[in-house]
Amino acid sequence: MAKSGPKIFAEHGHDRCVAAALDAAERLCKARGARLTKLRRRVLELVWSSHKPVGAYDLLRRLSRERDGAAPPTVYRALDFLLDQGLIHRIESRNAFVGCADPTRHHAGQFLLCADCGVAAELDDPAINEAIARRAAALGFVVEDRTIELRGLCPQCREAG
Amino acid sequence: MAKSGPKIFAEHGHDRCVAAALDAAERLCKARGARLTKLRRRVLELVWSSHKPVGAYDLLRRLSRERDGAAPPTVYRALDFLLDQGLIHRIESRNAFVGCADPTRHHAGQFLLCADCGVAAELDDPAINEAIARRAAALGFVVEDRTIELRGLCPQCREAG
DNA sequence: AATGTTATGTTATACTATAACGCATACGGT
DNA sequence: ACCGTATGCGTTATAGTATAACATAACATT
Repeated sequence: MAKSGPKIFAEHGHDRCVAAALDAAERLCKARGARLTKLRRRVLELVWSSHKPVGAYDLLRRLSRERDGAAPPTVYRALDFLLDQGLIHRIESRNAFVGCADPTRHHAGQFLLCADCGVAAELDDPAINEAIARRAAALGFVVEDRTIELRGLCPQCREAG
Repeated sequence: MAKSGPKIFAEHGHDRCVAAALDAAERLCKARGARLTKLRRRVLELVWSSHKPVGAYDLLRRLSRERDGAAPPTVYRALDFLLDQGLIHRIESRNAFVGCADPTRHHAGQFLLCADCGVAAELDDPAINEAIARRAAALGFVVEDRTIELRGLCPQCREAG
């Protein structure tokens, strides 16, 4: 999905995204012996409610409607777990979180963030990775983690706007 | 400086970095009719006190020692100005700010962030930019701004550690 | 000097994230 | 099934980051 380019920008039956993501999460956690509890599963589902990055306190507000006693640590702990498992990504420039398009392999990804509609599309472009790896290697810098966020206008919004 | 690769990792007379940065800022602002006030100049100087990104509240603490009545808006407004003028960059993954290595031309830059010593080295690698531009264009996404932050170990820390 | 504009002071508040401690629950070994 | 231990979660408090809104001051132009 990530490799063939984001289908996110186009209309799509989003229910299937959510179902697939939850399903993949179940399988991966089981295989890894990681505990995808009700709470964590629910937070993942809420993160996947759209392709727009969701803030922790947004999640908290939504969680609070269905369970009482939900507090910041409730959601941050779930998010930490999901990040550890590579099931979600953090969007630094928005202090927000978005579902990972391909959780089977841990990866940093690259994000196209539409300033208009807010959608985040995940890429993992080999050419970009390659260019970065090359440059870092030339400088003797060992890259352990990367944040690549490209803000602009998605095709739909560009045409509309 | 940015293009030839970061000399930041190596020992260097940092006073000259600061002096050069302030000097460039004076000239650029003058040429643009932008007002580099005492306060803004001082904040820029504080940001340049090292090559490590500095948080807004760090700056505030330092400012408070020399002027009273310094409050969050004091520093955030100065930072906004400096960002607008391309004199500093924001490091999203650290909620912090670092001096721009080449303020003559507005640019997003790419940052190598050492997890050990904290130094931020600025790059502007054409190959990386090219790869990104290519991919975005292929997807019909118009990139307006970018955040590229690579965390890892700088050559010095790698050898030391 | 009068006026409009831009910068700063000031107070309050919103938003984001983590520390610390105790209880509950799930899991592994017997 | 029982027990001990790991882990997850509830709860309260607090730290850290950022902005809103309005008042005053400094500056530039006339």
